[in-house]
Amino acid sequence: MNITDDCNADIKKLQESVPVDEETQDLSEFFRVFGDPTRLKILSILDGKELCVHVIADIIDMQQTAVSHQLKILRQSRLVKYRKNGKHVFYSLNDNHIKEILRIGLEHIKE
Amino acid sequence: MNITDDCNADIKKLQESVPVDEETQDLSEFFRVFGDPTRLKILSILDGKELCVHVIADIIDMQQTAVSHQLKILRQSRLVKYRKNGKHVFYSLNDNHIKEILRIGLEHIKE
DNA sequence: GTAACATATGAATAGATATTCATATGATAA
DNA sequence: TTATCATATGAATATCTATTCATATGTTAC
Repeated sequence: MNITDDCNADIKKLQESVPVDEETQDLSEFFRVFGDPTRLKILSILDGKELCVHVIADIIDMQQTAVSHQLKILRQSRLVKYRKNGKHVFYSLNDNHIKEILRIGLEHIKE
Repeated sequence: MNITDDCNADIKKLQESVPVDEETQDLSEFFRVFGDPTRLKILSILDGKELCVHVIADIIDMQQTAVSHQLKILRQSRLVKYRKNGKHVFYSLNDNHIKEILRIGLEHIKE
């Protein structure tokens, strides 16, 4: 830890370590996906399972359209994948990091 | 992976594995803090350093009030801590998980 | 004391977002 | 073909949020 106790910081030099806008933009969009209770529920129940839309809606007790909208966001951020079979569309997790991220988040809020 | 290819799921049983509202609410609030580019920049430059407010504002080129508002949110979610010294308030990271969370996020978006 | 500096905060505002409603698309069954 | 089921999507709306402006609080220097 760099304790200076003054404010004579070398601004120019420190600015070099600021991530570029594109990176913070992309990263914030990624975390925002986890920033909604409905999406967290969907991700949570898809853990180790493949479920179709109306079942997901029934489980978390939400309207089908609301779930579809959220699944679209989860698809676009590549957190879930889907497979069509007849009338049904089966969704499942598409990212190995999901469980780890949720675990770390839970650790923090339980501290 | 539980591939059923039908939708005859036991809704009642699956509902038991849905996290309670309080948990998804708290967890989503936690992740939402990471869902803003300005806060990500602040967390990023505080890595290994202790900086006062106006220096943070200079580094990321934002107004002091905007930074103060965001620091308040970071404080409330216990991601940063602060230490007052005279006129200055020095902020630093307060959570060991922060770097890990940012790293996982970056891994995902770079894939 | 007063001026200058550092930080915090309330109100206002513009932009983002989650849900609902209505409806479209696509598949199966009759 | 027609009805029904499963899913997706656009528009509308209510809520939330990030920034700015104005200003308050608190500290140091003079």
